[in-house]
Amino acid sequence: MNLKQLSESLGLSQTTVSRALNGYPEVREETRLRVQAAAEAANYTPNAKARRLATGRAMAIGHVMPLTGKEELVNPIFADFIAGAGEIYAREGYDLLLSMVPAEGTEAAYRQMAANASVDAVMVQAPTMDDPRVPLLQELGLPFLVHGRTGAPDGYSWLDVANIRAFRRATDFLLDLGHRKIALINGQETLDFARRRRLGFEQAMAAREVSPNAAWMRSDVMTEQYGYRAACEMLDAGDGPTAFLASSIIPAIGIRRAAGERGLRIGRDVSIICHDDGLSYMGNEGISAPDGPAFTATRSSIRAAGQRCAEILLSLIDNPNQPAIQELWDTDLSLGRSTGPAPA
Amino acid sequence: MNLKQLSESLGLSQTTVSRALNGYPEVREETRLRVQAAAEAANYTPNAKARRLATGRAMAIGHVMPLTGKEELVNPIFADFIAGAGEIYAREGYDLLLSMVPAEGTEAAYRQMAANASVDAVMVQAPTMDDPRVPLLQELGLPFLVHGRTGAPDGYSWLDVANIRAFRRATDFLLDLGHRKIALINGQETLDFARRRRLGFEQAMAAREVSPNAAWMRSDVMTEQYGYRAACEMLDAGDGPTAFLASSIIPAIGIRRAAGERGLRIGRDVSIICHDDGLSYMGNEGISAPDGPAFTATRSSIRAAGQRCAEILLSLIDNPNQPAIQELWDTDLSLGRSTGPAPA
DNA sequence: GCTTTTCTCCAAAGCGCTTTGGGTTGGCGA
DNA sequence: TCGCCAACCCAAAGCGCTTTGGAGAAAAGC
Repeated sequence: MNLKQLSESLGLSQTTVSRALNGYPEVREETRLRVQAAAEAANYTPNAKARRLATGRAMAIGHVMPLTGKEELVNPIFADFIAGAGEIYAREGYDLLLSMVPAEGTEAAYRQMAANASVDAVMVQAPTMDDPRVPLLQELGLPFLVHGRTGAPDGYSWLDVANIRAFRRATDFLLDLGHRKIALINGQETLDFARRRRLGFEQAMAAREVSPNAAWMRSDVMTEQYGYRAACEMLDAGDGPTAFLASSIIPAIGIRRAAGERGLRIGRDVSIICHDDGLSYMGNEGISAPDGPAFTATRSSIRAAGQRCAEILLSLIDNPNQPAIQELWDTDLSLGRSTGPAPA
Repeated sequence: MNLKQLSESLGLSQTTVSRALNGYPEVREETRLRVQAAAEAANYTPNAKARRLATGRAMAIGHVMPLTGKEELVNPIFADFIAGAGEIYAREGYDLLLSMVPAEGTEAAYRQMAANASVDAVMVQAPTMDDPRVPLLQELGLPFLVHGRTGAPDGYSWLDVANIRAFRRATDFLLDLGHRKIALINGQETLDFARRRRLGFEQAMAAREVSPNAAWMRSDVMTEQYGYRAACEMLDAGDGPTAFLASSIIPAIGIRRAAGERGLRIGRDVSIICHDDGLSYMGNEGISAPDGPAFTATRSSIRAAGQRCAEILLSLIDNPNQPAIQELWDTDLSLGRSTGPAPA
């Protein structure tokens, strides 16, 4: 059933039927109801392809996921974020177009999207300090929202968590517990959030006049093995750290493994605190855990961020000239069983 | 730049230019080269929206991800699978359309996709024993591929790992090590793969005339907390299992946590073996780990499965009447440090 | 030499929708 | 009575591509 058939069956023009269904005012209410009823009865849905061509709108949002060639790493964060965003898109009638491209092909991918307007906007994830995607998208005139920030966070819209504050607070928490030998197991510091977290860590340490041990500050892709190896090396070197601050629950699990193998008790011999993106399957949530969360953590749901980012991005489409929207989310510091006073 | 402009600039008709670019034989080779050169120079790409309308092909593959309302759980497996599939789609010029819908809305989502042909095919993940999606998609005439199988795995195309065999082998491995008190921490047994794994476990046990303890066979959504709690309960009940067989690395991590908290050494006091989907960030791979994989595991890369599934699915589109393609992948049993002889 | 075929190319008709630019009609004020 | 303005509705022109059904010229066949 297409519009033509429907309109013929109603004895109306395509114009009128189209307008009736799309809520334009030039059609009598009585007619509108009649049209809607007929459409429903005939199980009619406008052909999306035709509509896209006619309107020029893609009714789709692009997420470009760069596949870092060597590591072949899929960021587990993406999944939860996309799930959150996808929910909103679906609700608003937008499609989510996921594009996996090798890292060096991202620019071309965006240009392609802009050139034939196959998406109405794009979501930018995991920005680096000096991310080339921001100026590129500005040049292309494609609405976009950055989840996170770049080093120069002005003139575009973003949503980010207060990383400096979060890690300052987490560090303070460890310092208050008497820890002085604290290791930072950070993400790749080319990524802006990782740099900010390091800053937060350093600020807190400096404020107490504790100088961090350079050998205990690592920066890498946040895998379980990375956390494991880093912790192994530090713990085996003698006089190791008494506390670890990790950028994600994934390396934190590796740290726990390393400690466990050495017979160290978490929260007693060694403390671990991490940032928790609220990954559901990791279940580090207090509510659903009568035994309490495993890890003490700065928490901010990546899923919720995805939802909010989607909302903002869609609003950007309808209103492209509004001033940049910038939202900074605070994290919760949630107590778990992985931290305790520094051993004497 | 659109086709009309390009053809005018060349002094040719749109027909000829279109055919030249799409490799039809009715155009002289010399002309074709001229057209291609001009297209390249003008940075012309055909408008995807117009092409879709004209051809009726969507050049897109649908992945429908049901959001289980209560749990709000995002399956971490999906991410790696999609990454693999997306790679292939991109290479073949297909878009990946990701649709997040509440579980009860999946049927409507598929019907919608079929009704206006917004995708050329769909990928079905995590099938249940008696999955309604299979008959639905058959009715809709939408090409599809199932990753996994249903209880009646005939008449449609699928790719699956040999779950029974894998878990029989894993169980045998534990039995060979002298374990008799073995717990099965399975996924939800409404899912077909979980049922098969249980079967494999039971078969191996029966073959050695070891009767499994019903209290040690669990089935649930595979979170870390699930593994943790199950292990806690079993270990605290006195005379607990000496070995755990887990359906995924995620609950296995929870089991390890439970054991660790109780001062039990993994691979000595308690053995753990799990199925490993090769999630990159979990890094349970031997190659990249000089210290060896943490977990002994039956391994099969979910990413590679995604790639292969995509290839098969695309071939199904071009050739819809071919007999069903069914591929069964064997798993590797890779030795890690989480297993050892049963304690005396 | 004349008809057929083959090779190239083209005009125009879709694909199914939205949207522009009017047309009718009826009611109301002057 | 006439003119004007809403209120409704419509025909037709796109959107940018593919594809059908030729047409013209050159090559081939008899």
